[in-house]
Amino acid sequence: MPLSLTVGQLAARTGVTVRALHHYEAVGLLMPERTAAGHRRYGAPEAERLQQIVSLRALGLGLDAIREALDAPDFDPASVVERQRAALADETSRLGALADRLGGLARLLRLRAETGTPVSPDAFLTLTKTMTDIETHYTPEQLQQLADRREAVGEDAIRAVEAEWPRLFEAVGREMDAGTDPAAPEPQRLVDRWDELVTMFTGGEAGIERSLGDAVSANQEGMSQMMGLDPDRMAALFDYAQRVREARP
Amino acid sequence: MPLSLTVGQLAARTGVTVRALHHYEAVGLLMPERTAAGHRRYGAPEAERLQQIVSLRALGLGLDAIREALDAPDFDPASVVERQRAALADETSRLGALADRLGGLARLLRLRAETGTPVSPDAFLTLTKTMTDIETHYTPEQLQQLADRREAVGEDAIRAVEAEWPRLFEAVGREMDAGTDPAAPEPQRLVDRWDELVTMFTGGEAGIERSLGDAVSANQEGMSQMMGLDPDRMAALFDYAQRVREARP
DNA sequence: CTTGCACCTCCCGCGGCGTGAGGTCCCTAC
DNA sequence: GTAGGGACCTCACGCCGCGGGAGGTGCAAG
Repeated sequence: MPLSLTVGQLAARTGVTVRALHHYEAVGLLMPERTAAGHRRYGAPEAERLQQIVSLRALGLGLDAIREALDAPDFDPASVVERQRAALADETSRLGALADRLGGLARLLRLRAETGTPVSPDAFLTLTKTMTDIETHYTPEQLQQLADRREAVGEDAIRAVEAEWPRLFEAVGREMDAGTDPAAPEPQRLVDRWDELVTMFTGGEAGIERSLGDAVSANQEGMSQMMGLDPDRMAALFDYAQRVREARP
Repeated sequence: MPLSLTVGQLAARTGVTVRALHHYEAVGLLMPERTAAGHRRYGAPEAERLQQIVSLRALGLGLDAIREALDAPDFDPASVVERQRAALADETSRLGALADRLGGLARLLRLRAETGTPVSPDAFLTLTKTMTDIETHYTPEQLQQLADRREAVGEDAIRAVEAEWPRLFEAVGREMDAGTDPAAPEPQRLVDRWDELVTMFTGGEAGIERSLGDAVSANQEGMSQMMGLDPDRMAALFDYAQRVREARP
């Protein structure tokens, strides 16, 4: 007697659920025989076809694509694999963008928690909005450049720079509060460093630097949240820094 | 008059579709006012809430999670971000496994195409089945070790080894056909190299080597497909190689 | 005859909308 | 006043791959 399995037996043997076998039949992918009482019977050809279905599913193919492949005995394996790879690449880049956003946020949150100015839920919402705004302010090419840049300078350098920002703002703030002449050496040194950090981040691209400026001015509240400062305070700092730049020798 | 927008206006302003706004209302996420005629009216608070929704969606949160976050003004940003990162990590590893499978297949297909023995659709199905079989033959730890191993030896080395296999089989086949004594120097040299390549692949792990052996014997047809050989021919080759090993000094 | 398990056929649910179908409202132009 | 057209409205199905449950039948053993 040739191989003849019930749904349950085939399911147990292949690790596929009974429900999935029902579904494969419903979509015309794997059609068993039927007993007089209407019970499904899977013979050897069906069992083999199921193996192939499972294998192709493991490559991420949809049921439609699988049916097309199995029913067209002259399909091209290479093109099937390449299509899947292309689709996978898309997915991967989507997830990559998501990972970038989440990673950046997580870093920022940790930093703010460590420096004792944790981000409130409200501030968090402002902040995420600013992040998406920044993304829309940049062109895709610019975003790619920034990603490359971050890769180039490395994780440790980024952390170091991010840790330096608050200290730098504080130092500039002290000079501002003390009413130090913008042309004096200390403000000059601090703002030089400020611009250096910005350049380090932007890679010195003028277009990117301009977009950043746009985003900052269009979104002062979120930006100040990012930096852990009061918006007014931040505006004043930026003002003072600008005067320092104008007083450059 | 305070800000009051129709669906279409809000949609145009935020890039969200009208349908999505309908949906957000249907799931209770963003509830506009209504005019006497039943038309939706979005005020400033709704517009802001939409911004937040969009931002959180960009982090990959589901609509339920967004509602919970926005309706609980004391949620913890860090834990939200970390949950998303964890979910993302799962997704990423799933895609990574898929990428490994597809990448391996693509390499194999290219190699076989280059060496003039392209893979037929039928052989491709046998082959993918063998690939999944191999995965189930190994334990997850072993698979991880193999992945690490591949990373360690590098892409170029893998290509070189894969290109060497067919030549090696051919050389061993010639000795076998010529009826060379298994103890003779040339067969010894060739089979030593054979075992060297296997060891290079497995990293010298006995457990992994055994699992590979199991997979090969349980799946001769697919394996021979992978190597571009007739199954009988492959069996004969393995037999001869075994005799060579037993004739080692 | 009953117990009990495996099987059967619907059919809803998920997530986040897209895409109609068929009808209503509002504003402008004549 | 009215005709036109665009924006709006409410269902309601479709997608993708099943999971899960309800309510009923088939079959072999005790």
